[in-house]
Amino acid sequence: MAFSAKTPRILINPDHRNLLHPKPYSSKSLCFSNHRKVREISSTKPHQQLSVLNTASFNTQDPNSHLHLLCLHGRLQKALSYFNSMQELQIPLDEDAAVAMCGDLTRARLLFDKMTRRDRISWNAIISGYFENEECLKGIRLFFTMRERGVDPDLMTMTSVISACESLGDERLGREMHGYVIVTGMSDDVSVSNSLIQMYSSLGHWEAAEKVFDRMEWRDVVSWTAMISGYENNVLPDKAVDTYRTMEMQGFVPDEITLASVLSACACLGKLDMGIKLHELARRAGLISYIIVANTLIDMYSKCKCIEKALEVFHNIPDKDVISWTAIILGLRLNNRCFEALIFFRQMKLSLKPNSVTLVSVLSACARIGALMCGKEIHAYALRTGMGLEGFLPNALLDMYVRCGRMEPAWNQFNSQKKDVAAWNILLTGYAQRGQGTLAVEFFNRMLESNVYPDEITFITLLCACSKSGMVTEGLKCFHSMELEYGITPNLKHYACVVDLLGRAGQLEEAYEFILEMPIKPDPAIWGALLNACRIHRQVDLGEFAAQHIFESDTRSIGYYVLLCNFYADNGKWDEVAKVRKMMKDNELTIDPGCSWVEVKGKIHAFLSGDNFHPQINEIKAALEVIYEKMKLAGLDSPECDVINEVEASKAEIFCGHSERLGVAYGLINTAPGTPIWVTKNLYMCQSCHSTIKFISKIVRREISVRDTEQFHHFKDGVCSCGDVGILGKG
DNA sequence: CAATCCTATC
Repeated sequence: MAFSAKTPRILINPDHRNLLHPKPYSSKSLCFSNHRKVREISSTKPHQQLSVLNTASFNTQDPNSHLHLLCLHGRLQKALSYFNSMQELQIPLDEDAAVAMCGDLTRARLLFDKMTRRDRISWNAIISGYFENEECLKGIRLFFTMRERGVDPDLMTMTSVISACESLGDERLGREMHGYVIVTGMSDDVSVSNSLIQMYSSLGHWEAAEKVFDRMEWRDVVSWTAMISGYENNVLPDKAVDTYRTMEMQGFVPDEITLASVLSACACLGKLDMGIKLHELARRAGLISYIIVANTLIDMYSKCKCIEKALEVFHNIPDKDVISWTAIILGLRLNNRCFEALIFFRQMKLSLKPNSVTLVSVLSACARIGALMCGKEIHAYALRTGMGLEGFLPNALLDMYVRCGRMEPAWNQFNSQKKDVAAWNILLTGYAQRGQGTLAVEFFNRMLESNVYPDEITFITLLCACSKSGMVTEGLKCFHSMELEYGITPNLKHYACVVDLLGRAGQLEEAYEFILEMPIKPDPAIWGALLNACRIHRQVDLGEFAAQHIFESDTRSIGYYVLLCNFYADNGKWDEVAKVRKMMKDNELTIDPGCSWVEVKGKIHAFLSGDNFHPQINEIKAALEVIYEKMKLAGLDSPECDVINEVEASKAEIFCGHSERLGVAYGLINTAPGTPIWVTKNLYMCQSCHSTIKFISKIVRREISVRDTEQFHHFKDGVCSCGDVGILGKG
């Protein structure tokens, strides 16, 4: 071992402090750092260790590490007698050995109680033993007993006690301990201050943490890291990044935990350039082999929309853990690759057990593509493993049922779980998705009657529901009441909803004036909503004006190009369409192809638009051509649509290429007559598909449901539940 | 180190 057992002195060379004290991270990280120690100790080959253990009479050279080894190998009986010999010889127990002994807390306590001479180290050992085993309260009690017995705590005691206050969430005790270390002069110690920073910031008092940090005479990497992660956990990513920069400037070299924290902050802020630099640094310093670093890199790249880089990092991890898998699943979902997310989940299950966070992430992917069977399977799995009520899982299940259009199971789920704001919000989106504005408002009132206080998201959803139902007056009333009655200051998203509300209803002047009167600077999304309104109502000048504002500040988001393309196309300006397409090409942006999913016999089948690779593609196309002929006979022609994906192809080919049609046709071929068909699409359904599917529902007498990004379309007997309102103005 | 519900566009 790197150090011998001795009572820590108050004044120590700062470079050695971290060796003598546990790192002041949360209890989880404490375990982590101990694992590292264990790994160091067991780095000698196992058979060598065993032979050492077997021949050992008494290792006077390094009794503590020998004791540690015995504990590691589960030779408890031997360890105990060894420990007794150490006691007799008055050899103090060091930190590592103590930690090892504490693997069996009950026995350690028995030993402790039997001990004839208890020095400070034995007290520290048993107290930190309790902390390590998440019995903080017992540890704290013993700490007070220790003081009653007249044994003064040392630096080691105090760092662990302060960390325990953090785990207990006991701020009052934490402040008391802070006072105590100031009085005893221990607060000058780096590790003690570090644990204070950690304690305060994890309890949400980042200002108090900052005060401790600012007053430190000298700091180490751990201090900086504690402060950076403190900012990060208190949702102050800007401060985290700034602090990291200062740290770097002062010549400190980040460790794996520093990197993980600052990468998280980059992910939060979408700082891709900085993230790439940190990635490079991690590679050079060899820190990338820490899974914690690799995992945050996956998250950072996904959130910065560089999913390919995220996948690359993921595939290079030799021993992927639950978090690696969860992060990549979430990344795929975030980047609109939900189908792959489900495939990754299936792969993951072959080697690892998912936890509730993983399930939440997968459910969110299921919800997005309407993968009901997969979602149900996860529901069953959650119930089986007893995770059903953990964390966000209940709401994720609720969301999955709502977004898959299954309101009955959704209500069952809602009635059997904790009804927080998010749960109500999720059901509210159900109404918004169906364009049922009146019902949404009614539901909102029910929510108020149940004494659930609305939040920002409630109002976004409500405004959106009003907008989709053309309820301008109601929507505006709702917007004004949110601040006046509920004290929620509208943010950019709310303003965007109002622009959309006015714009869709054709009140373009009002929408524009509304933007001018906004108290905050409008972002591209606000202008985007206006541009969309101008597209619907063919207002070329105002639309171009809005577009100018958009591209002044955002040239990387694909959506705005698509919107502008469709805007010009709808107004017949084809040369402008070509210009926008060139801009996209120059910026190396590609659009997502249309994609639809259909579940047949519990298996999900995905179709890209113009898909020619499906094994049954010829059958599917033949079926569609028959339908096309029948439509022509009935005097219906499919109108032009989908400008952006338009290919040089015959009309019949275009007709057959749309992914939702492929999905519907596949469902028709492979299910028994009369079975309802459920299709999910990643984009909006075009008018042509809408009328085609109406026609199909009539001639084959089937219920067909298509959920696009905007809403549900339930087709029956040639009529759609959206009353054709949902696709108005779509070309 | 990873997490549900949120406008417009893909």
